[in-house]
Amino acid sequence: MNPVPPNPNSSSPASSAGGAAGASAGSAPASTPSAAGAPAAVATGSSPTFSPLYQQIKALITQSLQSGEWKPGELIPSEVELANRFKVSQGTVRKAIDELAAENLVMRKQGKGTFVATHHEARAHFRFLKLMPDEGVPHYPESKFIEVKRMRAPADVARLLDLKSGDAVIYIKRVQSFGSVPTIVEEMWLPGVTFKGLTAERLVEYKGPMYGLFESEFGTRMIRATEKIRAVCADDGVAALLHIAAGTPLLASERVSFTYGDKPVELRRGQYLTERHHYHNELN
Amino acid sequence: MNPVPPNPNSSSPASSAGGAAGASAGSAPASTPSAAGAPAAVATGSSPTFSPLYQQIKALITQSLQSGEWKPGELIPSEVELANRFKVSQGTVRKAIDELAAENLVMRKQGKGTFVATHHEARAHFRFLKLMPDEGVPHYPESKFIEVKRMRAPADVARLLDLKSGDAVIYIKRVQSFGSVPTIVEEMWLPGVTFKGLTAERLVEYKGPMYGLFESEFGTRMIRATEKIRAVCADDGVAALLHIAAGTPLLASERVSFTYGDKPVELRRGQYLTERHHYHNELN
DNA sequence: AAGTGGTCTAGACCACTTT
DNA sequence: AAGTGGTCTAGACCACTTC
Repeated sequence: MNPVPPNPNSSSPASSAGGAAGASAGSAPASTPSAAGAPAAVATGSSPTFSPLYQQIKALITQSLQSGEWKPGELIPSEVELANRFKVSQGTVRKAIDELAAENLVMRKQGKGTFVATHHEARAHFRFLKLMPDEGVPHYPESKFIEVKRMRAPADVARLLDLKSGDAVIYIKRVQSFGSVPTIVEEMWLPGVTFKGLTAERLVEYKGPMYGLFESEFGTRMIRATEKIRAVCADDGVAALLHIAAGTPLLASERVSFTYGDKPVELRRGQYLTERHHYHNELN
Repeated sequence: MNPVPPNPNSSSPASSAGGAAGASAGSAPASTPSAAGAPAAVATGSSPTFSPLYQQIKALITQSLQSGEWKPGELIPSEVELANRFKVSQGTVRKAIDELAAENLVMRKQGKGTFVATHHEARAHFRFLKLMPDEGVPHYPESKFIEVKRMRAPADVARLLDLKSGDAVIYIKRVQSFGSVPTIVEEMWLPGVTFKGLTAERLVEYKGPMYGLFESEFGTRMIRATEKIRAVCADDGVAALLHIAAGTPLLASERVSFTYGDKPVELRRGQYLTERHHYHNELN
């Protein structure tokens, strides 16, 4: 039969190009491909670009994550249920979810289910914070906000955030301290459209990582980021904020964070005092 | 690992603790677990620590890689052949190899087979070199060796390389340049035992990344590394080598590289001039 | 006991490469 | 045509969590 009319939500991946078909000697001999070619099609425009079934399922699940059908921290439907919904085998759903778990979009817990990833979690706190104390266990720093304002995006900021020069952005400047030792000076630029309503008050009263606030209050989850790091000398302004001498070497980082669909939603420029801390990285 | 008598070369994982057993109505009803309790035991000491079959297979394959049974760049046996050898299904071998591929120990090529990963490859050249030009395409730098000598490991070096203070190490100092612009000053310490016979001549005459030489000439492949990064000021010595003013901010990296079995085999301390380059990182 | 993810098997077919 | 990895299915059982 291969029925499953292409209803929105739980749409039908339809017949794929690859494998599948009938098992050894099971029941119905599997209704041959039939007409209605183009399975979902997408992407590059020209060549139809078929993709494996599990990739299509992965895309469908990602859409549900992005649309907020399942919210951060919540349980998503079980593999069996998703398999029924999409009319594919559990193994195919499993492979799709495996990749989503590898990308930290969801988290599997044996016996419980699969959960939408969230920044409200000890595990997630250090995913984007790579500054570690030389000795002792990592702690999350305290924030002190220096400035929060609306402004128009300068050319360089606009380019990195995929905006037009002059578009509205929110500008935030803060100092972060580890145990009363000021260590980080950070400036951030956020698209005004995405973070409408973000005020200094909201920021100050919020406890924990900023990404948690973005996720809960603005429905925007950071999925991945790219970072460029260099060494610089502290200028007078930064030196004053960190209580150090001007000219002290600092580690400067420029980070662009992305949500679903590789959409950039944050530019962050930080300067780190690396006298009692270091940037930790794993090369694999 | 459970049963698997530790005989080198193709052993039989025999019955595992987990799943498996007979299919629907196949042949033999699968010889039940039988006696023979304590399965080899390992690790944490107390609890026997069973591991899934595919993890055992993965360990066996890793042993063959480590022992040099299959050398870097070579083809390893096909999934079907490994499945026969280990008396497991192809799917189980596949899952084992999937993980090895994710860890960059092997590389899969559809239609051709699975190859042992090697540093002699364009792809691999930039896996550990994260310093990118601000503009233009990445290039591999030229090396100029400043010093190569044998010495006894100082306490800090010994600790990081898992050696005893005073053990023999090889010390290398070099400057690397991008298009005649000196950019990197590096010092390296290598265990003397592992790299016996490494001379300045070998280093100078060798073209390409040093890891390629370590792999080919000393049978030691770098598998992963950890890095600590901070900002420092150039001292007189480094400033002279890089043709910059003393006090120029530099990015300082301390990297420890590991081979199979998480054995540390290289300590590298580098200082990078980040005026036309930056350290690039992806956060996932 | 029921539900969920985790492991394992056996078999089919596809896409790609080589002979 | 044969061989290899890549995809897909269907069904079994295990480990863990919850009721």
